[in-house]
Amino acid sequence: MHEFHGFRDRVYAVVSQIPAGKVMSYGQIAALCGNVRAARIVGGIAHNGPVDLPWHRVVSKWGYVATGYPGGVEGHKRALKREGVAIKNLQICMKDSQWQPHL
DNA sequence: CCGATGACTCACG
DNA sequence: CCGTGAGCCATCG
Repeated sequence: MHEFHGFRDRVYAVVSQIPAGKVMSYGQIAALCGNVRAARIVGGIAHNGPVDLPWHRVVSKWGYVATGYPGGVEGHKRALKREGVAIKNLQICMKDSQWQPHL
């Protein structure tokens, strides 16, 4: 049951636990999954991800993602703001909204 | 098994 | 956080 089959399953686990109003960066997730340098992998997983997860809560280090997101920056931004993410000057306040799971 | 891909990140300009 | 270039590594076909 809790058998993880690899990096991808871990990413699913982490992303699914991100609460509304909070966000995580790709690099942060990758690090939690055991590979600091696998930020790109998280992105690849998101694209192929057959699982419904709050990928909109996963952002780049600068506090945004637009590349490939359905709706683009505008749609993404609106979705996050609606969930209560701290937005500052059209950008996410990472230091206020970046989240981390309990160990 | 191997080559291509990528929703990243960092460095430099 | 723009443009380009390079590093990085799991996943896909």
